[in-house]
Amino acid sequence: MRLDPLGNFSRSHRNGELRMDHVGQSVRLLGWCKRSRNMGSLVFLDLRDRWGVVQIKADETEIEPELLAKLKAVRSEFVLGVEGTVIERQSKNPNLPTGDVEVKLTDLKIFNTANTPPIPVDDVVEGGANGADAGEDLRLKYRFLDLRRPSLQRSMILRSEVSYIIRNHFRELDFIEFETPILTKSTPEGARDYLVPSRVHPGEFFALPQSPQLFKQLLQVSGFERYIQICRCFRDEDLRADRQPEFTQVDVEMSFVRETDVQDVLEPLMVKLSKLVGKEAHAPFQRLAYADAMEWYGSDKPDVRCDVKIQDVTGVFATSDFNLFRAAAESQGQRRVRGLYFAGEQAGAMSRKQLDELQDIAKHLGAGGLPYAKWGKDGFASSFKKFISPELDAALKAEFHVEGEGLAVFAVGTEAQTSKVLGELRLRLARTFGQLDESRFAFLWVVDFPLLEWSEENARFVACHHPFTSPHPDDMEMLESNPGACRAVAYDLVLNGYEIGGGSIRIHDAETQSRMFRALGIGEEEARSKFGFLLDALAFGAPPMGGLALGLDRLVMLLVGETSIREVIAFPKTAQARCLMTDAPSEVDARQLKELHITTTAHAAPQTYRAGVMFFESVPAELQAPFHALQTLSHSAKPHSASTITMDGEVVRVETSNLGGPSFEFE
RNA sequence: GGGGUUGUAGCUCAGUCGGUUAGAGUGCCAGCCUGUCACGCUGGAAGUCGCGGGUUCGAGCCCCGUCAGCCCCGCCA
Repeated sequence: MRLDPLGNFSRSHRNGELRMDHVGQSVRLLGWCKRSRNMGSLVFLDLRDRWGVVQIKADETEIEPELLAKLKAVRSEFVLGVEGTVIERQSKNPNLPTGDVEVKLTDLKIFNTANTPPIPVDDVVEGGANGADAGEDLRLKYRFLDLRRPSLQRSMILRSEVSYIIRNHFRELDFIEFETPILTKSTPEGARDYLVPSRVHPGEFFALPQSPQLFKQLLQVSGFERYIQICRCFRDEDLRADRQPEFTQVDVEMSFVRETDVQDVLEPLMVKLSKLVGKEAHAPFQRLAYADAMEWYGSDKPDVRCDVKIQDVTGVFATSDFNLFRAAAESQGQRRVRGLYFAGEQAGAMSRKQLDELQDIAKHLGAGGLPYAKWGKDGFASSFKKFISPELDAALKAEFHVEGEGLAVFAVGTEAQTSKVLGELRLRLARTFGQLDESRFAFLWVVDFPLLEWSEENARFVACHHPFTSPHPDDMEMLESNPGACRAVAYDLVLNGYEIGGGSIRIHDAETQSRMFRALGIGEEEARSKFGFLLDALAFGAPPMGGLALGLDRLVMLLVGETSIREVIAFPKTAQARCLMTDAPSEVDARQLKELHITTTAHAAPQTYRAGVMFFESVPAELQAPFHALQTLSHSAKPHSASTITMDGEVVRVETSNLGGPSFEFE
């Protein structure tokens, strides 16, 4: 098809803004053909741009045949320039903002054609094609088309608006916007880094920032006092619906502040952003200690739109015949029995099947089963009914304030185990029973996080927040004596069960920072090489400081009412951290690798190691995987020797001298 | 790293107990149609049943493997 050049064609109006006021005006419009309806000698075409849709009309009695033919040749998603006159419609469409008018075509430019879209470019109402229902892999592959859909356009525009509001908010409060490095230094704590090899420094790597944490602190040392950055952060960890390998953080840092000073700056911002989407939020936000959050909600990011709390009922079973629960009562606090009680007919009417499904979920979360007690229309039912004496029944009713119908579910185990199970079930049941007010925005601060937690994997304490978080002033002594019990001046901002931000007051003196590194098992030397610049900075007059980082993607996701941050990121990656549109990551030329002094083992054939010598009859316990043993041994093997090894239950003789023994393939 | 789930026409899906030529809606193409707006009517084209192997007289369906999307656990200072 012959395309028209853009020439000096320009729009006089946006499609979505045409109203009765415009009737009689001659207009020039731009956009894409959303759909056309051809009635033979009468043709309608919906023209879409960023601002809306307007109907174009051509009538054979009013138009030259060539122009009508040209219009009839237009297909979906063709790019058009339309010249015409705004007229009042004969039959109006109340579903369309521009539905009272239409544009009588006087000239048409076809700037470009379009293939039939592989996914619907519409989010249509009832029944019709709906781009949002297309497979997400296709939506991501053709993201440029997906983004043409009005709903995604709205989300992207709202995201932009949120960014403006954030920048204005902080600017009004005298914050200064910075850009910190993207190519920076790998840090030992925290998530896995994305690495960037250095061409000019063979064998050395930059890391992409997991957050600009240290830079924003250093800018406080420089005396800027109020820092803001909307910055990209990178973490090479496995993904979730609310986690992407690169995400955007609203990064804030302030000097001479206490925890509440930071929170006071954020709360009005949250109120403004809520208002943007028609939600009401009221500052100051609720504050909840971490310990209470775990105790009542089983989560450090509780959704407080539901009032139901987890209750400890260990004591109730202290004298019962139900061994599982009584044993917990006798465990001196090691194990506990905790429960959730939901009142209402719906709760009392949970079927056996529904409870079984719930049990599966509980098991998936590490529970042995799901003991329950149900007060329903048909009377009392329980998975441990035979152990429930009239006294126990009364005690349970008193504990849960049972009046009428309701359902109690229980978990037994350690605090962490029961929190996990009941925390999740609380949300599911609240949703099932309609006891979670989805229309609300419930902000809260979770405060007094622990400073450190024991890591089994590393056999040492690791920072709950990060290693620069100030210990709670009241707990400072415990840093050495009882690190696990030491609280931090760290706080999370939670909205509807999502952690949308987190921050802390920082350590601002070198001595405390050194104590913190010691508590983390980071030696003097390592601290020097990894964080020397920070320790230097702290020694040159660092002010007391603190801040916070907001997860912008999650925040926008909640503002637009989505459940995946991919819906508010223009070009997101899949759960496997791949971009289906560009097909990144991908292999690179050998030449590029060579220049970077990199070799990859990814596609190397499995190497065959000939392990010659066995010093012993059996493999030591720590080397039980044979290839580990062989790998180790092959390094220290004598040139000529032989021994036997048990492999898959078979005793094999292995000789180095002739390499006649079996060989093992491992990568 | 582990668990779950999905993969059939461009798209969304159905496909019975393993049995003849794999269907529907929508989209697409063609024709007709002067008030449509999810236009309507008529007709048509359209399939590597994700990929590879196996069982079977016979596989979209059963088995093994593998790839990809999604969800979750671990992980994410």
